[in-house]
Amino acid sequence: MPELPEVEVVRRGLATWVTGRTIERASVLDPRAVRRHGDGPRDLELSLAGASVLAAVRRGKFLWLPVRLADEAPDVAPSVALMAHLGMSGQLLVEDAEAPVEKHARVVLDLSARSDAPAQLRFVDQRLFGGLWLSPLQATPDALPGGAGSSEASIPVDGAHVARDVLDPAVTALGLHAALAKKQTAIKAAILDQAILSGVGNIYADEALWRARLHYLTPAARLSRAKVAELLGHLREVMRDALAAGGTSFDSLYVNVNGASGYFDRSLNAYGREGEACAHCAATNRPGRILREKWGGRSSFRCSRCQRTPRA
DNA sequence: GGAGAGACCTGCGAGC
DNA sequence: TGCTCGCAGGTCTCTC
Repeated sequence: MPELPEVEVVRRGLATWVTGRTIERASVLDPRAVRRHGDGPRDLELSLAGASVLAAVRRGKFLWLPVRLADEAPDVAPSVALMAHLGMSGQLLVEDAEAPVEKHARVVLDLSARSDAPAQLRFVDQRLFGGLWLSPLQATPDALPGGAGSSEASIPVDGAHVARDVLDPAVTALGLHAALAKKQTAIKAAILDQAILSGVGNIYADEALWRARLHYLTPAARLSRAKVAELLGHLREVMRDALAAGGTSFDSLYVNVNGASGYFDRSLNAYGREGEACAHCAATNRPGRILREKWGGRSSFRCSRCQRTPRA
């Protein structure tokens, strides 16, 4: 499932293979994949025809390509971005036009010719939780740092609600502690809230909480500043480890733009390890086991011993 | 306004 | 063999 590391891997692929090219034709194969584009699939196709891709930008799990539309002058700032969210099963694949079209291909963009690069960008999404749409760009003082993929001084309207992501150096333990102190909710719900901290999904939330030895139901507001700093450190650590491994893949649903899977799932200590001995306390006299519990409509994995249920 | 629940969506595996 | 049901989970919408 694409979380921050997986989306960043895709962004890097798009920066390499798509930035600087022109979208010669856009074909929406399934209107449900562009339902967030308020003016409909035909408008999206017409708008993208002749547009030039200027960059590939990411914030949290949101990805966007600032584009210069065909009728915009080359010396003015672009007015819109092509937004992309991979949802649970979305893929952005750069492929040859002759390659067989995937069963779940939803949108196909024909790109201007480049001798060293395939001719199409395809949005493939089995479960249709993701999508593509156009969103106006707006100038913002909250500009993205270079590490997030761009030094753009503007972000799309539809990306404005997304908080800075875990790897953004502007996110501090002090600021996160202040934000969590206002929340009357469990720590896992808080770190999954993209308006507080973006990029964290179910898998990496469980991993970071396991590393921090925190139960997912621990009240967010109860954490000390030091514990928040420790948790933030673990979140960043697990994200960077996953990024170095090319992301996490449990099946074929997550691949990079070239169709290759990551292999960080082999390094997970909590998520998907139900019944296994906890790596933290395996060497002790009373080793804990990884439990799987339903919470908030999701599966949560924790150690029975070092992630004890918080006192009421 | 904040928090939680439910809907959306499809492929797969388990159970009958 | 074929059918039904539950599960996976990010985001949005609705309700309390």
